[in-house]
Amino acid sequence: MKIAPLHPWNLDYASARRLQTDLAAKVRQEPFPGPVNTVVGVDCAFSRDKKRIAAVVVVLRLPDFELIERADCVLPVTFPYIPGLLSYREAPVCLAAIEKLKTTPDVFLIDGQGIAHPRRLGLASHLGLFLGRPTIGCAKSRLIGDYDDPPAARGSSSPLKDGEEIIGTVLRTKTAVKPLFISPGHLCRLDDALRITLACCTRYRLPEPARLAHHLVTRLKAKL
DNA sequence: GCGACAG
DNA sequence: ATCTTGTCGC
Repeated sequence: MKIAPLHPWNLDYASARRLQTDLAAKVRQEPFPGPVNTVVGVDCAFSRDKKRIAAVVVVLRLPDFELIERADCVLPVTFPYIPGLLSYREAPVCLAAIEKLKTTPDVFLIDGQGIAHPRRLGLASHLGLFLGRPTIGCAKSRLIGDYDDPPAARGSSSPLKDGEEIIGTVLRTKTAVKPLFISPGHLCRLDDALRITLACCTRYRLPEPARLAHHLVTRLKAKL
């Protein structure tokens, strides 16, 4: 799919933060245009010497989770890991891999935060602006926000709040297992994000697209 | 100064 | 993210 380059990625930290604040104003939370037939999973891994980063993207069809298409890309690492600036480290490879897809998926499940971010522009939201397609942030841990531990049953949840503002949901995707932190990326609302994420979780903590992408990128990493 | 901190 | 053995539990 075609991706219009919104801006360069090689910025200094101060510029990177300012850009996030500017871009966050463009993020929109809207109800889904139509049905969700295809869901994407993306995951990254690093070479052993930590000099290269790899990304794998998979497109699964619902409701049977059949693999429709996959693509990958490997690039040199150009930005350090800094909490709050993850996009500048991982977005470039993700976009390069996604750009190789022939199909245009209905929604993207991203391993990271959506608007549950200090400046409301986590990796999922940032990627969403480049893709112009709905994205959902599915993080395995918290970046910001306060919450109460949700009940142990699968499907239980509790709001993730930054002061009085609800920025996401802490969702139990598997009974008695550590929850996931869900937040809207772009062109998606929290209720739809929850519904779609849960629909992709079968018997494991992570959504199927994310699990498959993680499995494949780990296999790719071994060959670097 | 101290603690927190997506992947 | 990455390193890394055994171990507890369904």
